[in-house]
Amino acid sequence: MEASRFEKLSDTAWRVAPFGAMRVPAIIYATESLIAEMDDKVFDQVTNVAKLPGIVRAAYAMPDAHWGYGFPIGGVAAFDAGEGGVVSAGGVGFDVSCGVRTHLTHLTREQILSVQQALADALFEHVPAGVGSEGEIALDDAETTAMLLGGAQWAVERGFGRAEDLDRIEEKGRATDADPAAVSEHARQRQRREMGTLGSGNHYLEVQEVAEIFDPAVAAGYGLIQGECVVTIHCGSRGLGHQIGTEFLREMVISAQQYGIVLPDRELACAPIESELGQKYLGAMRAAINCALANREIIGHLARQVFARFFERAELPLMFDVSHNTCKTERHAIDGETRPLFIHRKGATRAFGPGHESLPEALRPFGQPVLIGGSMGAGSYVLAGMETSERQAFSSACHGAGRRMSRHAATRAWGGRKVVDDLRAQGIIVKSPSLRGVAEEAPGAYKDVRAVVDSAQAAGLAKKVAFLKPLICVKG
DNA sequence: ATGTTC
Repeated sequence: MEASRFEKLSDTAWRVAPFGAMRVPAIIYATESLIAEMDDKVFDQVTNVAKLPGIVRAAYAMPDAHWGYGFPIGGVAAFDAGEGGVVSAGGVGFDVSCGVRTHLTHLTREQILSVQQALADALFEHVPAGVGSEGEIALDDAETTAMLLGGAQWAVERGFGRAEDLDRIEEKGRATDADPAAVSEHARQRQRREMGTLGSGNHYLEVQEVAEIFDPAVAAGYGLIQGECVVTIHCGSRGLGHQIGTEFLREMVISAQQYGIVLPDRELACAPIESELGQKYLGAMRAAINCALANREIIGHLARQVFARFFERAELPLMFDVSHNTCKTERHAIDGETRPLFIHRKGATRAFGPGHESLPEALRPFGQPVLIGGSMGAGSYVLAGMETSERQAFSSACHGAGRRMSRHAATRAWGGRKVVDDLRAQGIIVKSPSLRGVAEEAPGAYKDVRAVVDSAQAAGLAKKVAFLKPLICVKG
């Protein structure tokens, strides 16, 4: 789309003044060339979000923004419950609490390369991946409830992880105020055999080399050492989160009129935070957050089991685990007054700056790790939250490279086999149950991740710490 | 994202 549709605030910040039913401005943080590459739908979606009741300050789009369901992916919006603010199922997304975690290995690139193929095969064999993938863990109804309440803490109690991991997960591995009773029987059933599975789409488990350091002090604080390798896991709440999203979206469409909400787009279905439906959704969504946190904890455990076969002394401590599809209650300053707000981040990462009280002590001086999942070929980045992000976008940053091409277009442009072969020629081993899935995820289907993170840094959302180059990718 | 079109 044309950047001229926006008022330029800086090279990486653009604004749309309220027009029509917009209650607040829309702001996009990206360079002119990234904006030029985006679909016009991003403009429509971010300005539609600005029309929702109770929205505060502005509707935001991150530099990786692209067309999503209702809200853009790469969207941030905050709502005030006391001013009729809403919660939107489409504003969280179907894959509730999809997120990324990175484990350190303190193994060198050479050590990984010495077993690269066998390690890739073993990870692929041990970590279930793909549509409908099922694991060894089967939950009965009581255990499902315990999991929905306990999140990663539940996983650790059941032996699928370590107690010291919890400090390195948002909210110490457990969302409070989850309401398992708000999760339907159908959603529970779908999750019965899906704990500890990657799923499909852009989800993956990668072994990555720390290939470049941008901020030595912060990298050292995070435990990232150039030439060593990390394990990064990207996945979410699987069938359970999807089912919750589907059911509440339907209910929110039906009830909108009753709550006096005029929807600028049916996909923006929402309910007042203070309504019965809004509270029920928040309870179910928090239960789905716990499902995703437990799921990633279990997958981390599975990765540790595989690494132990190859490297007896490898520990795989957790560096950080952060979700990028959530609605969270956080306190932020509005007009000089700190208020609790409901922050929707859809394909956007929380990015608290140095000193934030919610960060574990070991990370607090450096700011929150912001884990940016790039494509299989271009690699990923670790960023650090900056204090400036608080006033830019309620302490949020991008979450990935962002698609520049639809899945369908990608399958027309590339064959999965060729993508695997091309990556192999670059030293990257890809293992996937689906060649079509690999084609959809071809590196060329994504924006230039470097341009995205450079935009995020220039806009004051988060700063670059390290670049991670994949060596092994288990793709869902 | 998704028992990939309830």
